[in-house]
Amino acid sequence: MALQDLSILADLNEPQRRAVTHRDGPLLVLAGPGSGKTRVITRRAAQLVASGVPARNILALTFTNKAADEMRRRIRVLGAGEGMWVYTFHALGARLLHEFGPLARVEPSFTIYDEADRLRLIKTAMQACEVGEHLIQPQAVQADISRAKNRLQTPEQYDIGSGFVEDRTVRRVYAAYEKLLEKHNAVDFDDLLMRVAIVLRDHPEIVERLNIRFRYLLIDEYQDTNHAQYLIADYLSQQHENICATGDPDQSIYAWRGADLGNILDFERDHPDAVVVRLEQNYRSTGNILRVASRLIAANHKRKVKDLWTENEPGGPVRVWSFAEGRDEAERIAATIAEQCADERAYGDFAIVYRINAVSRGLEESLRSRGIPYRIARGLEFYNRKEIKDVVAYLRVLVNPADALALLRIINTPARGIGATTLGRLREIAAERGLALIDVVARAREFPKLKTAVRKLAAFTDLLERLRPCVERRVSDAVGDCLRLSGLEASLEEERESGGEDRLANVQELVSAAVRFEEETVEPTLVEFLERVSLVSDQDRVDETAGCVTLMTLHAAKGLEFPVVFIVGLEQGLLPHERSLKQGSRQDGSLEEERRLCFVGITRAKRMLVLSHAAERILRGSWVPRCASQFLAEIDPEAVQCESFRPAARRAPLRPRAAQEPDEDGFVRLDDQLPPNERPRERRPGRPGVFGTIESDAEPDMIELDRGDRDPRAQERSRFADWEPGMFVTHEKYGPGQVVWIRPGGGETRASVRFPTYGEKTFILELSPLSKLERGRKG
DNA sequence: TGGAGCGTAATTTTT
DNA sequence: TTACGCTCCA
Repeated sequence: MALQDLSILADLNEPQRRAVTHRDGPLLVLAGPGSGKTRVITRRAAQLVASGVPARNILALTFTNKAADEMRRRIRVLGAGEGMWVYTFHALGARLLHEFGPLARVEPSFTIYDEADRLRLIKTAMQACEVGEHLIQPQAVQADISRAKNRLQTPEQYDIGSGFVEDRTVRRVYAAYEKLLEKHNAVDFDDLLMRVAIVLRDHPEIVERLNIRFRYLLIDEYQDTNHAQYLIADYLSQQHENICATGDPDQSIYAWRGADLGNILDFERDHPDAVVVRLEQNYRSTGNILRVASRLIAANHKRKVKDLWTENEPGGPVRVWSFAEGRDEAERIAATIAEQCADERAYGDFAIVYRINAVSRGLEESLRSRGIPYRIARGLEFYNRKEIKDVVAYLRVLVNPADALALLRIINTPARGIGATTLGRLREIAAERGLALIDVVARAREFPKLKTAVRKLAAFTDLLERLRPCVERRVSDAVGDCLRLSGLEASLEEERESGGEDRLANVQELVSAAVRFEEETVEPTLVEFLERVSLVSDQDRVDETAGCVTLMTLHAAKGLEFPVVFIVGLEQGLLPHERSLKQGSRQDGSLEEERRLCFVGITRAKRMLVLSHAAERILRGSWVPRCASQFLAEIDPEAVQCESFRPAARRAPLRPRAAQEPDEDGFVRLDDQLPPNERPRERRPGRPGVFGTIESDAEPDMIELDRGDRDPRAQERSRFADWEPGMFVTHEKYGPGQVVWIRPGGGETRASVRFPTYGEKTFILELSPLSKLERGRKG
């Protein structure tokens, strides 16, 4: 025991040790980025076991399967994993729903509908309610319903007294949607939480039982919990209050999905005798990176202040790169990666992150043209592929014949000549007679209305009958049978042979997944396999060890770290995203969330961080003038080095920089190497206002300064001698902004400055309350 | 029934 | 730019 104790407490700093050894009562661990949070949770779990708590009395909750797997693995290494409950919130929900059964109004064979299923069902519900999609978008209804479920509101309780006409409509659709779910014996992701929370709310005896079973509760990423999750955690710790919440309010980036930052901010109010531990020492990043991050996030109000510090070396300054246009940015980054990989670094050391996926294209092109291997951690997942969903739908129908969504998916896949007309009639009959869709199909002969389709439907029913025994067979066999007997395999084969995509390979990967599932699971059942499939996401498949540059959104980057990180498109309207800048929307405080997003991105970097932006980029197909993100003006100027890169064609002829001569940072100025025909052309500025808030009354261009019509000596005498386009300045009235052009002459210096919210303004510097915000580029 | 052609809209997406 | 959803036609 003593030995184990030692290893559990080894290499912990003081606050970490306090968190690990805390025994009973509520504990809040506020963990800054890179502060060893996962280590604390796993050690704490191991420590509880070492001090005599049976592992099966501990429940650890995470948000992703990946986090759950990782935690399980690390606890096992510490010799304490056996019997501990380590689940995602949703997996726990699914498991408890199976236990609760009728109390939660579900049959044990229930299907879990994913987002796509849910949306389709909402559309069906809207049709049933005669609510046109032009009236209200299905996605909006979906979001509203999701919000309602987070608050445990049933349709009857939905937004009573809100007064919005729209809400009545949503309420009707919500009710119809719930009926459909029930009919299909299905639940959506939110139900996995909502129904559990409701059962707990209404059944104290169950709460009591679960409190005995789970004596210690550990929750990771507590800042991302929504209200339903909050309630579940609260019920599960009601009697013993042994709740340990870990997280970081500054890394809450899912408020738009219902995460309630208040849960973590108010933890101490909810638990007045809570012990609070702050993990403020950062082991990941250099001092400068951490400084930049800290200063930025300090601008937020909704937070718990932490003083992040590190013993790591300060490292080089954080780079702020300014480009004339988005293509330069991509090229420059690709060149830098290629250069650094030529000597000390590997491709896997680099990550390029952005706010929206649309930005990735240009980056991909640049990387590809240099033969740099990359991968994109994108939302298009394995289990979302059509062919995979098709196979899974067969399994779903076998397990849960009431699952009409799955039935509709497979009834004509592969094509069996059962088209929209027939489906319409099937639905009509089902509605008229109050039958399940599958029963109408099975009894097709009884309905003359179906005419010629009867024979096809009978053949389909036959197929299902032949597949039925699958349910009892091994999961991998069931998958194989469905593939073969349904004709899916043949049709995919055909597609491959005629030169199409090899989607068969994907399907075969599903068979492998089934085999793996059988090996890992004690009593593998088809129901469980389907549950697993429904609850995995692609996030779980991001492999950090691959020897590739990683491209991803800021959201996808959370929880990861890389030696070198580029955050691109730091522009007003992109990061912060334009939607967060619109005032008066229901998304209050979303600017703070954007800032947190930026904070998350910055703190992914271990050694080197580059923040870049461009003055113009192609967005939605047209050139749009951009201005630098306000976040660039909010970071610590002392830890930053700004560099602007402009095409040679636009640069001052007075002092042309020698092409290919590395500057003091070891970078080659890429722009000078472009052959003339590849240099950016003069362009009219794109339509203003689409992105960002630029009044482009002035030419939003950087040519002015660099034309060379200034007198270098005059400039030297001026106190604005070192002012340059691209640098950040601040104005007493307008706040931080960025210099667009600057022109000295006749004792006064004129300059134009672009401000995030006020647009571009021209000043006589000698007369204006403008001051430098950061030191400019050297050289 | 399925494909071509057109119009429209456009974050992020742990489960 | 592009992706998707809808309509219309063979």
